[in-house]
Amino acid sequence: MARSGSISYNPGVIDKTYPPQSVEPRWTEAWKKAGISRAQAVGDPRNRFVIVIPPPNVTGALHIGHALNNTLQDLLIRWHRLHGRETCWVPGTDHGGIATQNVMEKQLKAQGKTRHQIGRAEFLDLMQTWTRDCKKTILGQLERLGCLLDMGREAFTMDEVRARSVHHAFRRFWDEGLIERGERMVNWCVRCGTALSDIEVEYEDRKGKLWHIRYPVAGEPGKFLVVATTRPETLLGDTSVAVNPSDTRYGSLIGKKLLLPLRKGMPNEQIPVVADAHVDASFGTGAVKVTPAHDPNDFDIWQRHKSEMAGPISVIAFDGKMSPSAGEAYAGLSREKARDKIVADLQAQELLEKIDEHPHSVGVCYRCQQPIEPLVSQQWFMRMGPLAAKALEASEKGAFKLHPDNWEAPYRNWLKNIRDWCLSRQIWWGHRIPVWYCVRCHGKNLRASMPAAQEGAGQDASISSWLEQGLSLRDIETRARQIRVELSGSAVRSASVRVQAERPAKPCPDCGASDWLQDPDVLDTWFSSALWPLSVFGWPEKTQDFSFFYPTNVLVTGYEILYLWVARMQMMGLHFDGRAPFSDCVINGIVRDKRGKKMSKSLGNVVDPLLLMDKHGTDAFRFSLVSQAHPGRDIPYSEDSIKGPRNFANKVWNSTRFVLMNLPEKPTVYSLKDLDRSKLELSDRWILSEYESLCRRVEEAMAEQEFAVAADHVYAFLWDKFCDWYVELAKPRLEVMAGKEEDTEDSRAARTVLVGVLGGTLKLLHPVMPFITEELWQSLKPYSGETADLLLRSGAPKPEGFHDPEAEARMVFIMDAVKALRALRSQLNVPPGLKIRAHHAVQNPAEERLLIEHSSYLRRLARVEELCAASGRPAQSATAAVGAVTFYVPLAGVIDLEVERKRLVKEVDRLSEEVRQCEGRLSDPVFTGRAPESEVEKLRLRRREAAAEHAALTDTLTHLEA
RNA sequence: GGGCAGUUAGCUCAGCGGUAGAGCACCUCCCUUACAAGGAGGGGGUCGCAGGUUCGAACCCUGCACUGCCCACCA
Repeated sequence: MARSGSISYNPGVIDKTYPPQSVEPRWTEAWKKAGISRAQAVGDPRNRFVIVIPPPNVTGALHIGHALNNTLQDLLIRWHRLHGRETCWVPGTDHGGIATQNVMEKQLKAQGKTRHQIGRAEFLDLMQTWTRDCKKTILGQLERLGCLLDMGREAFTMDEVRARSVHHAFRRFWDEGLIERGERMVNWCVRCGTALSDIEVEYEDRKGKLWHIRYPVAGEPGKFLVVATTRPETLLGDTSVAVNPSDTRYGSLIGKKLLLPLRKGMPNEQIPVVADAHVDASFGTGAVKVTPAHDPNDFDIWQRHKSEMAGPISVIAFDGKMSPSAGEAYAGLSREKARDKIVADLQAQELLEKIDEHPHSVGVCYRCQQPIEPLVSQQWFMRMGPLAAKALEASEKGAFKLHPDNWEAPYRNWLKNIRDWCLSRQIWWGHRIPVWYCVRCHGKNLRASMPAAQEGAGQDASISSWLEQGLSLRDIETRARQIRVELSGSAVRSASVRVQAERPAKPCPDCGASDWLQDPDVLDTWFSSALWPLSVFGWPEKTQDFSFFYPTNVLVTGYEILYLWVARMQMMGLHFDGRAPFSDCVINGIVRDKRGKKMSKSLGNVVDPLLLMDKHGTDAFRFSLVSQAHPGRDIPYSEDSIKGPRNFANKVWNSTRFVLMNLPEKPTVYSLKDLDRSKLELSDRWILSEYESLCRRVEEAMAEQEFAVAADHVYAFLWDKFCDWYVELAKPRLEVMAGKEEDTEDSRAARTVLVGVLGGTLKLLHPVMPFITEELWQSLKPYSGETADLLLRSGAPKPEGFHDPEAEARMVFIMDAVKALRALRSQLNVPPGLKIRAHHAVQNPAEERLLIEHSSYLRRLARVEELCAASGRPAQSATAAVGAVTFYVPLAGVIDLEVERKRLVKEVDRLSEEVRQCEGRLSDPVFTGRAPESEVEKLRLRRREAAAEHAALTDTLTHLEA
């Protein structure tokens, strides 16, 4: 094969097997050089096709799920570019918030360090370096996959342009009153040390227990109220026990006080019994301990009964250990140890009535899988209702569609029940919240909390005291572990709090000081992701890119981030721009391992896509993914599934090799456009007809996002029709050309069809297998008459006027005859080299003519030496029947009559069953009366053919036995 | 608790109202001048279970059973 990348080509030296390793890098290079992936923001915007990549987190190398996701996008991009559209696929990566920070923390831990030890500034430096390397790896992998990403438009969720988008959005939401700060119950990940939004909590069913604990009634010794709980460690923070108001068992206790166990001599020693309709009397004992600081439901109960009970008492701290409020006996213990101790202590006091097994779902962090602790804390929140309403409207009026559409209902349902979004994260890696506090006004409320376990001394240090010690703000920020900002109510909107990206230049309007400290929290990584389709084009700047490429067309992603990401992009896009950021979302499934398990590093079942590409070629790998990519369905992936596609690549390679070997050395154009249709024979007309319907079917499948179906159509056409039949029938027409320069009319027709159909099929296959198809299409160029420099610039195949049902029907007849004769040969063990004679007995003159006209086909495909009309049954012959045609094949000396007899008996049995079935249905007047005539006619034909075959074979069988 | 998928050949999955299909695996034969990563032939399925609609059901409807996923304030 030509290694230079030029199109000069010597048909004689093409490799016998497809060598992906030498082909792929050349085209990666050529595509890059030609700028095929570069999009111009000019022209008719209706003729553009735009995708923004779901930016992979910079957490490491890409996995097979990314390979699937990006292959599908590349497939779409290539398909639309082939159709002449201005395609733009924006590449990029996501800083990845907690996930990425965790990766770095793990690396530090391996060196025996923590991020707190090295400080915020140094930590962020490390993150930047890591990110740079990671981006390079990721983009390199995508290029290796063949992805036509517009690299000039690469974006990162935390680069300068995207930061401007984030700040602008935050400010707009703030001005619109959608963003607020407040103290609420949030999901706290103790391990990651941060709050999470509701949808970042995953629920796992875990084995648990239900502890039944006796709460003594105050002043009535010996009397208890028994509550059932799954979390005894929160008992010390109970501020009431709730029962259902209509629960007759407890009516008399409502309003009375209980003695909170293990709380003797401490604040909140006595707690009231309150009545709340939300309590399910049938669960447990019907009495619920209420811990407003550590359970969202209990928090709500407190909200409803503020006058009757004490507020939240936080007994579990942000580090997951019991706080001083839990009392000396428990403070400092981990949640787990505290539980054990509390249960033991209750037991010792005979306050534990019983323990039941109780499986229940536990919320865990989606990044580290550790149980979530519901805690009350000050966080930034965003009101989502107004945005969700717009997204819902867009969905309902069809401005935004999900594929497959069974995701529509859950999507809308989620929007309808949207909750406020907790935006702030107590980590370092992310967009710093663009809010500044005047230190003089708020210093006492800006506290650097030192988790006891890390620092030894568990005292909080206020920023103002550090300032008094002469520490600079920068030092303070570096030194602080977690600065907690405790502001409430109107203070948040006072002049001493500025919402802006840069440090305020002017002094505080309230006090005149100029010491501003930025909010230490960062934004949820999904906040910048939500702006992605806007920010990649420079929004809010009115860039040329934005006006031309926004809104985009399709988003391809997995259902696991439908709410986390897709819905939020819709909401943001609709809110800021009024248009849906993309009109369609194609949902790909999750790639699992062969047993259907999710791939994960800890399970050790991850498959490295690069390894597969190295081993079997990128095209085969892509095909194996696409062929299993039915919308929304998960893919159990095993390396075995790449073998078929690998073989297919080789088949494609060799079919082109065959065609090239049979073309003249001198470049000569064989174009379907110049085809003289009067010179076509049956096989030509048949394959052209099939080719036209292939193109149509692939177009349809692509329009329906049925990529696997499209790939399957090309596969089946190329292999089962083009190679198995058409090429075989073209061989004799080309063999006669050996050594001759000038074409005959017939060889010209054959070569034209071969070059035209193969060339077009390569184009259809290109989006799935870009490398091999480019290589082969280029090698055909001296003959195809194509002038474009690259396949993608050559236009989609549009065969017209080849549809020919008659040719298809005739060809099917010939193929059936060939198959019958082949089966006969094989089953009678006729040596493959042995040519046979076939005598045919035909009732229908048209069929006879067809056979005679195409006897060369039978000769070639069934290795029939001579085909002649039968005059009776030759002795020592085998019989094959195809509809109304019977073949007798004399096989004196070769045939084993016993084998033939058995073969015929089997066939006859099959046919009589067939005839019986047909007749059964045809004799049913209800069927013939009600079924459509076409169906009845089909069945009659079936019966006729089966009966004819049956008669022919039975006849032979009787003679054989006689 | 609510919802959505899936259940078809040994394996992975198409088909979704008119004779049960593909790939891989298996058996037989063949290195026939494109391809042994190939060719020809073959075996293998009461289409999860039970009802119903229909002339006709793998396909539509209703239950049920498993499996997976999503949602939900099940102490």
